[in-house]
Amino acid sequence: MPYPEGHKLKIRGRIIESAAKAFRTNGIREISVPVIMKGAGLTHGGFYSHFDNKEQLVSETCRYAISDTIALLQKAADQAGEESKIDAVISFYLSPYHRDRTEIGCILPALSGEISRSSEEVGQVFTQELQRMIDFICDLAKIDHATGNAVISLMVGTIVLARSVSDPKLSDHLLSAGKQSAKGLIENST
Amino acid sequence: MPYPEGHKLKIRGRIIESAAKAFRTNGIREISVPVIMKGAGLTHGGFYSHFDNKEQLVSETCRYAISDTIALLQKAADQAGEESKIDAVISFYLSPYHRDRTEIGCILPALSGEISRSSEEVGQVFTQELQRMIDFICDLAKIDHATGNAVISLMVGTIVLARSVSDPKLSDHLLSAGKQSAKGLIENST
DNA sequence: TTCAAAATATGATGATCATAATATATTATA
DNA sequence: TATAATATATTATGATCATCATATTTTGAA
Repeated sequence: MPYPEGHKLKIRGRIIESAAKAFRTNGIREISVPVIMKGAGLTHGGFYSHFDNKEQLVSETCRYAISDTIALLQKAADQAGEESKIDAVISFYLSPYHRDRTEIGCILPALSGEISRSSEEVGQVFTQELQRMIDFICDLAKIDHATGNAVISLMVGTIVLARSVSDPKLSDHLLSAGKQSAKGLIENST
Repeated sequence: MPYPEGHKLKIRGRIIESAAKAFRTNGIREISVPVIMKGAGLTHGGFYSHFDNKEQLVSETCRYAISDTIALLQKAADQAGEESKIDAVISFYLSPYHRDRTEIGCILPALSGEISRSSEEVGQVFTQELQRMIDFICDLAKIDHATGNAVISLMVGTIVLARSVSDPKLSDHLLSAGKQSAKGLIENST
C-alpha cells in the first residue's frame, strides 16, 4: 500500500478547505476547479479522483464551512460570561471584522443566493446545517425556534447588505442597527 | 432619421427588462448576454451598440429593478388602510408568493451576494437604490433609520434563507417568524 | 534497489462566454 | 421609389471552464 495511511483523505480535506476559502470570497460559479486545486497546492487533473464533480465538492464544502462557523461562534461564546454568551455571538457575527474577512466568515450570507440555484443534494446539506446553526443559537440564547429563526435571518440579511453597500458609513449603520435589534428580539422573547 | 423616434431607447428598455427577469431567477454570472438578448427578442450581436459591457447593464438593471420593487410594495401599501400599510408591505414581502416568484421579486435577496463582488459603479447604484428602499420603509412605518435598517435586513435575510432551504416547512417557518419579528421591531420602536 | 499500486500532473476536448468586426436589413425622408 | 443613416444579425476571436484520457511521479513493501 504505497502512500501513508490516510494520505488521500488529508488531501481531500485540503481541497475542501481551499474551496471553502475560495467560495466564501468569490462565490461558487466564479471559482473554477483549477483555482481551487491550486489553492490546495495541486493541479486540476487530480480533482476527479477525489470528487465526482464540482457539485459534490460544493455539498461537502457547505457542510464543512457551516460547522467551521459554528465552532468559531462557539469560541466567541466561550470567552464570555454565562449571561452574555449570546450577546458575544451576535456582536462577533455583526462586527466589521466578520463583515470584512469574508474568507473566514459564515457562508450563509456569502453563498445563500447561489445555493438556492444549486442541486437538490446541495440544498439538503445546506438545510441540515442551517438547522444546526439555528439550534445552536436557540440553545445559547434559550429562546424559542421562531425567535431563533428571526435572529438568524436578521444576522444573515445584515451581513449580506453591509457587504453589498459601497458607503462605509451606511454599512456600519446596518451592522449596529442589526446588532441592537437582534438583541432586542431576544430580550422581548423571554 | 430612420427608425421611429425613441425606438432605440425602447429596445434598450426591453433589454433591461429581460435582464432583470433573468438575473432575478438565475443570478448575474449565470446568465449570458446571448440569453438576455434572446429574452428581448434580439440576437446577441447588437448588445454592444446599447451598452459598453455587461457590467453597465448590471448597473442599469439594478436601478430599474429596485425601483420596480418599490413600486410593487407601494401598490401593496395602497391597497391597505392607513394604519396597516407597513403591515401589508411586510406581509407581501415575506409571503410565499414573493419567495416563490423570484422572476418578479426583489433583487436584494437575489443578487446581493454577487453585487458585493461587482464593480465600484454597480456598488454605488445599489447603495443609492437601497437607500431609497430604506427611506420608503421608514416613511411608511414612521420609524427611525436604525429600525428601518434592521427591518430591511430582516426581510432580506428571511427571503434569502427561505429560498435556500429545501424543507418547505422550515421555509414557511422562516417566513412567518420573520413577519412576526419585523412587525415586533416596528411596534417596539414607536 | 526494484516494483507495482496509488496519487498526481499534463494535455486534450468540446462547450460556453464576453466582446468585436463585418454584413444585412430597416425605414424616415428626399 | 431611392437613399443614407441607423439598427440588428451573422460570424469570428480568444479566453475560460468542467471534465476526461493519458502520462508521470511517488512511495511502501518485496
